Amino acid sequence: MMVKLIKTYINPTLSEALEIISKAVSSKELTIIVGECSVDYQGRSESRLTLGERVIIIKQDGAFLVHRPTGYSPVNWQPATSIIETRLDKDKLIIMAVRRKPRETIWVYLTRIYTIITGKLVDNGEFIMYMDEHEIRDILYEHPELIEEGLKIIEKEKKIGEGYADLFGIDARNTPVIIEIKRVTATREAMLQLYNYVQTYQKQTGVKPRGILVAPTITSSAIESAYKLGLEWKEINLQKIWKYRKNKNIKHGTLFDFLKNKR
Amino acid sequence: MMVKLIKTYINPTLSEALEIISKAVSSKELTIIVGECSVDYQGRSESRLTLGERVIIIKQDGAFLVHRPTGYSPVNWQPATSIIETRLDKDKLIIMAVRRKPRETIWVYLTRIYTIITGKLVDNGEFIMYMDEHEIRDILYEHPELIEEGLKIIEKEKKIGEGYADLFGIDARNTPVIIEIKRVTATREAMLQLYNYVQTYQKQTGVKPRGILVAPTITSSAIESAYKLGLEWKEINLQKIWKYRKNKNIKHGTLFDFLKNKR
DNA sequence: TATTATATCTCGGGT
DNA sequence: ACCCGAGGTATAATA
Repeated sequence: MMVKLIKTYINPTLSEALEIISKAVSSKELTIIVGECSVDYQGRSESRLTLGERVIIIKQDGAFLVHRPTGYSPVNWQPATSIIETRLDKDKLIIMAVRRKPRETIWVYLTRIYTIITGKLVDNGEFIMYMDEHEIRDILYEHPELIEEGLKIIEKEKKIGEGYADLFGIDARNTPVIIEIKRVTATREAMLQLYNYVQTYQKQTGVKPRGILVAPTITSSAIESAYKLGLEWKEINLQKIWKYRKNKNIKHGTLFDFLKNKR
Repeated sequence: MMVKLIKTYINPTLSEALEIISKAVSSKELTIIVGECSVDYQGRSESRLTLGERVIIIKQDGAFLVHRPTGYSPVNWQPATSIIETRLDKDKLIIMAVRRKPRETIWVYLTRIYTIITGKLVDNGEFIMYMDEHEIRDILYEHPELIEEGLKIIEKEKKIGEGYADLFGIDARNTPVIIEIKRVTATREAMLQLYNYVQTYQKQTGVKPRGILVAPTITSSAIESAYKLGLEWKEINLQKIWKYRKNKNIKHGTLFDFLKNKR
């Protein structure tokens, strides 16, 4: 049986680290470095980060992350890199990571290294996300009565101009209806997005459609915008929507509780 | 002299790991775990991730990240957590991380652990970002002639309705001008944002202002929108803007080169 | 490749 | 606490 090879190096010298890291990177291993460094970035913007202790992760596809000891976001990063070069310069181990498009570069100047982990991770796990906007849209497609009695949906993802309206249908009086769905609180921005569809549709067909923004909650200024732009909105209960989902065989107890507690 | 205490544990048993992790978390140390796990998430949405090898990072403020071996984004995360609980259940080490607002929970089920790193990282480094939208706005505030000859800027971040216009001024003919700035390619969305300000301003004052979208590049459908909405746009050269910056003492050689190569 | 819209967006700033 | 907008947003889908 193959033994998993995850290697750990404690307090390596910078020249030892140079060899470890360059070897790991060239064989596309995941590399984690805990140490003290400063970081420069230049590309779409430019940044400087002075000395401090951080975690650097170089992933198997070249994704590059520099994490400070707090917070969700990396302080510097590259989503993917084509070139990763390492070299020693005096008392610093320099890692340069270059992204092709857009052309961007990170330089990490390591002054001290506490730990390095290298190894090939195998992850064939399946990731499934539930209750995203797509799923809500599909449920409302099947159950338009949740938006308005008498509403008939004709099309999902209807192309209007350059964009796509979430749902398109006709109401009880045969007026076309364009529907924009948000799974989180809808802001003025969502109302403007809907307005764009309504306006483009009218321009293209000569018929003025209704525009309905559907969301669990809507900000007051979005409602104000709706009045100004001649749009409508409908607050929906996610818990109710959730009950109409197709894959009822899947257990979602806690999400249900979560939604219940919100309402 | 205080010796830096970064601890590394190799191939711990799950019960050893339980103790290591719970101790590290309770003393607010940074914790990195490399191992095999599955992950559930429930909160604003819900997800399942089946077994695979991953890197788990618990930061000193409770930020919680589960990273797969590739890609920029964590597959599961919490920006900050108030409760982190660990326990053994049969042959699994379970880490539960709860966020208060919104109420969200992650469960990590570890089946094998290769390495754990724990320790308090000290990072007082200063992070400076150059050439963000704020800096561009400030330069254009000082040099409105870069947008249009005869333009006078009256106000930065002028509140119009519930939002804020980047710049507000009057042109050579004393017509009010609302300016929206983008540091990247401006889309239809930016044009709609500007339209909202223009419309709100007109509603509030009775005076129809000009609206100018300022960006390095503008998509064709944004230009189309401009025609429809009666707005204007001005493409600006970031390299040129860059020359007007105040802190010229700072070296920015490569960004300059970057911008030069783009134009 | 460019464009569009979503995201468990995160984060900071303002009211 | 809500709201608003930027972000080196990243990412997926689509023309």
